Amino acid sequence: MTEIDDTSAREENSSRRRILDCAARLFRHKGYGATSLRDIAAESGMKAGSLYYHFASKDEIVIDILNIGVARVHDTVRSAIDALAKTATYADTIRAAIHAHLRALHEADDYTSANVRIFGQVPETVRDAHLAIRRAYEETWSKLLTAAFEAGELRPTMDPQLVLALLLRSLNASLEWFDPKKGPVERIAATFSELVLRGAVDEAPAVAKRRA
Amino acid sequence: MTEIDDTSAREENSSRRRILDCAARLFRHKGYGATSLRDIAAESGMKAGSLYYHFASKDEIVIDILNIGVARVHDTVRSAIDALAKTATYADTIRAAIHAHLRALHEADDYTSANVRIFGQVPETVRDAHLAIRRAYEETWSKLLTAAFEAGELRPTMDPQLVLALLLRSLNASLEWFDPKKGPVERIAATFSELVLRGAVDEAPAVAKRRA
DNA sequence: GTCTATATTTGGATAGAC
DNA sequence: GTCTATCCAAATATAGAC
Repeated sequence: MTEIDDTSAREENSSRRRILDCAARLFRHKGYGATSLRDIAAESGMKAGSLYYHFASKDEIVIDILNIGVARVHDTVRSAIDALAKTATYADTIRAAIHAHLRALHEADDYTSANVRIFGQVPETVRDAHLAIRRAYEETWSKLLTAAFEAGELRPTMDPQLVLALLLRSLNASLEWFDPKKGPVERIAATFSELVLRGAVDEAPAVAKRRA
Repeated sequence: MTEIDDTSAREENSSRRRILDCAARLFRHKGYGATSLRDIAAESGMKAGSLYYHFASKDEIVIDILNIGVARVHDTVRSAIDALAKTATYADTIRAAIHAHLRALHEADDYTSANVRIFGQVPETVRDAHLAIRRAYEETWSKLLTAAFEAGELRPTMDPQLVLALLLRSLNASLEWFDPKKGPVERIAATFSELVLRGAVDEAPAVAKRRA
């Protein structure tokens, strides 16, 4: 019933796909609560009642969109990691993953940005139905950061799970303040990476500088 | 009409205050969409219609709560900064501000956590009415980070505004994954500070280490 | 100040014609 | 597959009694 991602659903079922596309765009820009089935139907060129031929409920539409969004980010990040040479350092890998995640979010994909936007707005039942897919993606990051930690590339004071939570949330939050029209994604990707890998401070912290 | 913060409203008007307290608690735990005026009234020990003697609309209640939440965080952070010795470094100041922000969020204050939780859920009109207060708080951070940058304490490649957006969002996002019952706020405050100030990587980045 | 009762609107969902 | 028509529930908001 509920598709895991778009690749498994091919191109058949084109009106179902059109409905999802329209709904994703509306959810992305108006949020979950402000998007009604009538809105989605109008955007799709049909009437509200007709949606029920393709979907059993609004929840089913939303869950599909949430799942597709995460699957696309997951695929993009996994491909980027796999494309690296075997000699790549953990730092290189983390950098590549950060870049890929940001690309997936910002390169005009309604599904990925709708996911981040509405995840905190949907009813708990919907979130629960979507959680497994989301956890699978976080597992990819968890493995990467844990491996880096065990290899001694992260400070011993760092908890990989904490870094994971902190990093993923702030990457997602970039949707709220970064406008790709005003600069390339590469720019914030580089800043994110530098910040996470080396921090924002220029010098050794032992050198104390007075305020103002 | 709409109060800026709680201090200006004193203790008078105790039922208005009780309504706000109950609403903040409900918004914090159930979110904006799932909290009705009936819920708020029931929690406050009255009927839905009676709320309109104290408030003109649901929006007015929500805006008050959003404003109070930010004002409390702002006060906490400003106090923490002011309490530092004049010899404090920028790094010290940033650390203190991070700690204060996290304390304000996690120490059982329904207003501050409701703010973070529902800000992305409220109608645009409500967000707009609240924006000025929020911007005033961000200005405090902006001044701090810009000063640190101009003093040469941040890497030249760092954009203070970008660090600001990134840092504040991830501090707020900690509400979604950190449970103060399982560990002191100090712990994540230290990790956040270390991450932002020095990064997560243990060694100089020039030393390349192979993966797996 | 708070109540009861109700107006009004909106949105998810269903039934049956075509 | 899509339409029209409609049901039903929930929520904001108002009016007037007490």
